[in-house]
Amino acid sequence: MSKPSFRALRAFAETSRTGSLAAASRVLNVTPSAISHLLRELEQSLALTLFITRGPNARLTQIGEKLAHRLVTAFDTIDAAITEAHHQAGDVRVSALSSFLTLWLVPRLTRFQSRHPDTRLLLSTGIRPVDLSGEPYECAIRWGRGGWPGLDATPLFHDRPVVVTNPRLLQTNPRDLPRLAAGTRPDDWPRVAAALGWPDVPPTLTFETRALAVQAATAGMGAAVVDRNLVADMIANGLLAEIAPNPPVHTAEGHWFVALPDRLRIRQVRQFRDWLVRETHQ
Amino acid sequence: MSKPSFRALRAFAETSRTGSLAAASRVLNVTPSAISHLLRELEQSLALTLFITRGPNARLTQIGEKLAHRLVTAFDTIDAAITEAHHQAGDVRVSALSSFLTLWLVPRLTRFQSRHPDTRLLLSTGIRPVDLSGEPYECAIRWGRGGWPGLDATPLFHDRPVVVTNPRLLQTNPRDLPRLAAGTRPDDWPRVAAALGWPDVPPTLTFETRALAVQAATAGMGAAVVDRNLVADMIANGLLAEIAPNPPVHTAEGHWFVALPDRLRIRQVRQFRDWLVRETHQ
DNA sequence: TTTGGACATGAGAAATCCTCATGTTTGGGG
DNA sequence: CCCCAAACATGAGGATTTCTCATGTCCAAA
Repeated sequence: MSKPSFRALRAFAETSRTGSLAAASRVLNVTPSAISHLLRELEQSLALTLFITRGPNARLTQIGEKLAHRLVTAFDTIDAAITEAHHQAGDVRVSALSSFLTLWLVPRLTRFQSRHPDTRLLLSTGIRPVDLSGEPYECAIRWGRGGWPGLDATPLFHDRPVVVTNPRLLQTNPRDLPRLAAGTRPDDWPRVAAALGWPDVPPTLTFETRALAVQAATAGMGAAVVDRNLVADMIANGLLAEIAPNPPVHTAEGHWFVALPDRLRIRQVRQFRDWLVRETHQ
Repeated sequence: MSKPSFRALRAFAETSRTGSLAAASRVLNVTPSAISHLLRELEQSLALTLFITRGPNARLTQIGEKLAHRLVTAFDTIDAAITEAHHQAGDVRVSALSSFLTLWLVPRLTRFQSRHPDTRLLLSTGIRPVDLSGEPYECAIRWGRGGWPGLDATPLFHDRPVVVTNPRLLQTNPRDLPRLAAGTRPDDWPRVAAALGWPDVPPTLTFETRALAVQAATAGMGAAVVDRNLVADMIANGLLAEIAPNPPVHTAEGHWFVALPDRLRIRQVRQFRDWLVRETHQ
């Protein structure tokens, strides 16, 4: 009978939209248990019966159905309002892999800003690839093979895996260098090792992301596998050295700029995409 | 850059609607400090400047203005959705003073329910009189003199203050009985004492509400002042006895049924009002 | 009947939110 | 021009709320 919490309302709306607690829990980044608690709390505080069956495959009552529908509308309005505020402010929210962000984009940011001073990039990184519809980003940098349904994708560069290390370590027999791997890319080392005819030993150290593995390599801790495009500048500056310049690894993956088609109607988003394309093609 | 919390959005919307943190804090039942924290958190997580002046009399930026407006709409939609769900369920949410609720309404509830089985009353009590517009109630029982702007008010009964106690205590000199007062009605005892020519001594015990004072009187702890209409049944049953049957107290107050005019279009609300009127007039 | 998937539940941990005490800013009266 | 009062900011710590984990229950399909 007291006022329900917004979290509970949100959980309810999402459960109705997706059709299951499990799905809603994924969207809201919590466990199904949390959703279950929230829904119970909601029924309690509204003193209304929202679900008709209480076991698996819960169905909504007529009242629940209608309420959920209106709530979904309201939450969509909120998301749209926030997105609109960012548009007004000339913001472009970008989701990208941390390796691309730290190794490639951040060093070039000042260059972008001096060219487009009225556009502000808000950069986010996360492990999981984001689903642009429903997430608070105008666009994203993705890694993969393209062909994502419903998304406008522009290729930036094709993957070119190389083995890099601190130049100091070039004397060492490359095969004996500690191997620095990224948890997100368990195939990197096996593929490269196979292509180079090196023994397939397990990595010496595993980092959370490629960016961290490269940083460790720069510090002289061993060798890392990385897309050459991301570290071209560091190699040119002598911060890193290539051990195996062109491992004959066949890869279909690459970095892409992706956005929902309707987001490309925003001038700032197109600006950013075009700038990316220009920068990646030298 | 992370997603803002709903509380923060709500605080922002309310601040914009009311024009000041202080006013918003009153609506949301928190301290101005809480609002301030929430607004800061919101600006942080949106990475947007919402306020233009940061001192007293904060003004919104253009972006903030627009965002706030849309958010207010969304929150209104949510409130409306919940209200609509209750209508569909045939619920009538009633806010009432705890004395009216416990002493008069609750004992008669089964009677209402047997007559209107498809209507469900959801009863709430609170110290502060509720502002029906914006609060989640279809109607309320208020105490006062009527004439509330924008509200449809129907008188239920006129105040008739009497002094009551446990019948066992009738032997005692009434003036010497411990006086049980209600914090919400500090004038009760002084007015009655003056009318009866009793000395005006401070109350022996003060309870949070009239209902509690009456309960204490029933338990034989002393004498309480109460509207006779509320305890007529208890007197008839011998649970309470009147000490001063008709203190010559002039009072303009009484209990009223109040509702926003548009809520009276709901059949269940009219049913409840008409039932109340019938019950109170015998 | 068994098994697996999906939800429920309770206890305790984690995160959020709120308050209190105190500091800062601003507009206006003297 | 200075000082005051009102309104907001801020930080620390505590109070709720929310979430997770471990476990239990229920249903459906094999």
